[in-house]
Amino acid sequence: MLIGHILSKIYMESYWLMKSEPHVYPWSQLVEDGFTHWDGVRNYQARNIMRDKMNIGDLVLFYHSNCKPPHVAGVATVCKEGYVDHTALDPDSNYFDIKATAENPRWIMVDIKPIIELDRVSLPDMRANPGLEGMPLLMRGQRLSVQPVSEEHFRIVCKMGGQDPDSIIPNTA
DNA sequence: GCCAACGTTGGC
DNA sequence: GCCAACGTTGGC
Repeated sequence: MLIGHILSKIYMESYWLMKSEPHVYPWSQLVEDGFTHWDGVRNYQARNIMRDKMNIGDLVLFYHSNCKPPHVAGVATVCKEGYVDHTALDPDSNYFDIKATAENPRWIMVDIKPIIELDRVSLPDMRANPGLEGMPLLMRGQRLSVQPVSEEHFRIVCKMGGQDPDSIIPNTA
């Protein structure tokens, strides 16, 4: 019983939401690529989540921001844990950071890969769903590009997107 | 395109 | 370490 409890903690998934502007990197591109480096995050809170909290197997709501309407487009999973975002060191990159050095690279990224596409779950629909009350995405002034999602909210969004969460969340029983 | 909210920068 | 100025995000 105790062992089972411990194992269930170790293998417990966490849930996240990651924002991407579709004209920069859409869900369809992730599907085409098979996986991607989540580079270019230049916010410390978001970086700290990727560096300290994200584990392989965590599930990610892939969110399209800055489009009409903004929406969750699919579910991805973390397939490589935090490592140096080399674009910060590349003067030719849009994401170059003059303060980043090889010794102190400053910025971190993870890799994600697509799991399943959702029927678009729009921001207005999410706002209208009482089950999603308290979801960080829906809070006033929330701009974090990598943010936590509760399992309950994750399940609701999957259902809104036409998918059974139990077929997405690995069975850890 | 507007602008509220938020993060960062840098002078003091 | 305060805080004003500035830049960015991202919904609307």
